[in-house]
Amino acid sequence: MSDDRPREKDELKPSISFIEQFIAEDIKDGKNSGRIHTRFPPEPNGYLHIGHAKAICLDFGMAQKYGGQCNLRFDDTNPVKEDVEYVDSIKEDIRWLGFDWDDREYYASDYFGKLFDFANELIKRSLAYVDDQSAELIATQKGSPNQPGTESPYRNRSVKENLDLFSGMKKGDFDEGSRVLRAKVDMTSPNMHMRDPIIYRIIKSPHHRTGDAWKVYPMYDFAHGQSDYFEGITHSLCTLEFEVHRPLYDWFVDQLKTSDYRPRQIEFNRLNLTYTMMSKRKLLELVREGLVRGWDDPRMPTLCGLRRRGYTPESIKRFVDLIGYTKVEAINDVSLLEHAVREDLNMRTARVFGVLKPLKVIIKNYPEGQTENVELINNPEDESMGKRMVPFCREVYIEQDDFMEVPAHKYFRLAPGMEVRLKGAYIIKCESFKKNEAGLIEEVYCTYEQETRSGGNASDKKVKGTLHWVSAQHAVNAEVRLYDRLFSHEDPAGQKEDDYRKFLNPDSLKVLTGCKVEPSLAKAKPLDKFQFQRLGYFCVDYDSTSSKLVFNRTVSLKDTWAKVNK
RNA sequence: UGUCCCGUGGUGUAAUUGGCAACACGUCUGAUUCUGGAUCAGAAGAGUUCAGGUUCGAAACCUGACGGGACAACCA
Repeated sequence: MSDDRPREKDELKPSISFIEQFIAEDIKDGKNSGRIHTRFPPEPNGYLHIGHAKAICLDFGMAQKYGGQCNLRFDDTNPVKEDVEYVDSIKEDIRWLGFDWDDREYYASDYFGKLFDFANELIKRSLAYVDDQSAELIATQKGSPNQPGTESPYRNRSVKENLDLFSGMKKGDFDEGSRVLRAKVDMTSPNMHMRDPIIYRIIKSPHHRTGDAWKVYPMYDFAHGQSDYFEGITHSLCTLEFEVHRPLYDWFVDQLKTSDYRPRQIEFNRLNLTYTMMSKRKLLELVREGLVRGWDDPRMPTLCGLRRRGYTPESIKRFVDLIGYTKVEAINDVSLLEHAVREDLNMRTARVFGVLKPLKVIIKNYPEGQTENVELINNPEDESMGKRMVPFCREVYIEQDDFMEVPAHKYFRLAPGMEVRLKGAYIIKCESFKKNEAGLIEEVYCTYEQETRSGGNASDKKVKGTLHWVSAQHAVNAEVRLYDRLFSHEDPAGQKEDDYRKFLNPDSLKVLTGCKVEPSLAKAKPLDKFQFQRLGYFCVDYDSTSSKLVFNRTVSLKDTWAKVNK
């Protein structure tokens, strides 16, 4: 049979990830009655970053797409690292991204009782034992990836003794580190995780939810798969480093399962971004050491940091969509992320006038004391965003960069004798200028032609340049923060480098005070986003101690103007 | 000197599961004079890590190299 389907290469068929293929196959095979149930399982020991967004989009996205559900489950099995502050921020950030877990908010700590019972069950089946040895000794006996391990002398304790000791551990009869509960698997396994893994340890710090109720806490491997099982999870999606844990995950589930149902762990690649460090531990250090202003510092890759910088949930989801899920350890270019925000912000933001480094222009032949309003379009790509009136008068501010005493080659902005259009208003001509003692341009004197007003009789007169401007009399003062990347080094996320401080970018934050913005911005609210004409995207900050307006620049500006001068 | 995972333009992903290697980002040209990080038009850039094998046909399957990564926390 010949293939007579039309060959339409350009027909974009959205490809699906290998994970989705697995899920689709499982449904087709009728596994778990065709049910799809995922979970997003953060440990509440830090704020969510964009790497988590990748997992969130997958976990919630797959459930959505296949008519299933996604649980939120806090993996809170280590009380010394965890805190309610993190629980709250995590919930807020997931909601901000636009996902909802309804009432399915769970905690691994919800299952401490069940897990404890299961551990006792394993003891009774001679599949777990209490080991009295030190951590060092246990580690030594584990051997190395090349060398098989040796069995603990406590491996064959009686069931009764194990039961008693474990019960004593639970009650707090023993010191931290004095004993652990281990699963009896295989000390000679080539997989280190199968060499009698520790499943319970004694911790006497209070837990953020269960308080002092417990003195023993399950390890990740003993909690995760079981929690999945308890919740009826069908697909447990996690990152690549858990690949070697899967046999153990399956081993515990095998001990637990009583029917055909079983959760399946599938691993995908973690998100790495160029110029970005994503390690939660190191981000915590940055916060603790005061190297950033907090978890929501706009230079941070945290979701709250990106939000404060002006990123939208849509742009983040779009980015995640673009990079895909594979098993390749990829390093994604931040420029793709930046592309995603620009694409989104370009559609949704109003263009406004703001001047970062003001230079006063006095239009000598414009009547003193006169004010008029000129009409400007908010977004040329979206008429529905309407128009606004901007006041114009005799004195305006333009960008310092938009005036040159001696114009460079191909410089089409303002210079002595040159004409430019003030966007939406008039064409002006530079007649002269004034310098201060330091030799810096202080004021520029121009004349305007009344008929060249936008929409007027001579408004089609051609000039080489068009400038943004702000009425000196009406301008609102603002502070602008130019954020660059926190890290200047391209090391894959700086993740391997312990001394990440040496990669910190000293220019990651520049504060510009004395900026002038158009009056309509006076009532802008925190997190409002704008496109400053010719300057890029900005987001209103919420952290100003004074009442002044603060704008964060969302995306670092490409140096487009440098081109003109070279 | 182990086990497992992975190698496709600069980067990230595709390739109807064996049939002319495609898309996006980035880069570079040009256009666009109310200028825009927008938009439009175009270009360069991989023969799929390498070597064998199977096949009419391999990025895909097999074998072996080479390269990268994960695993020896009482972290998750």
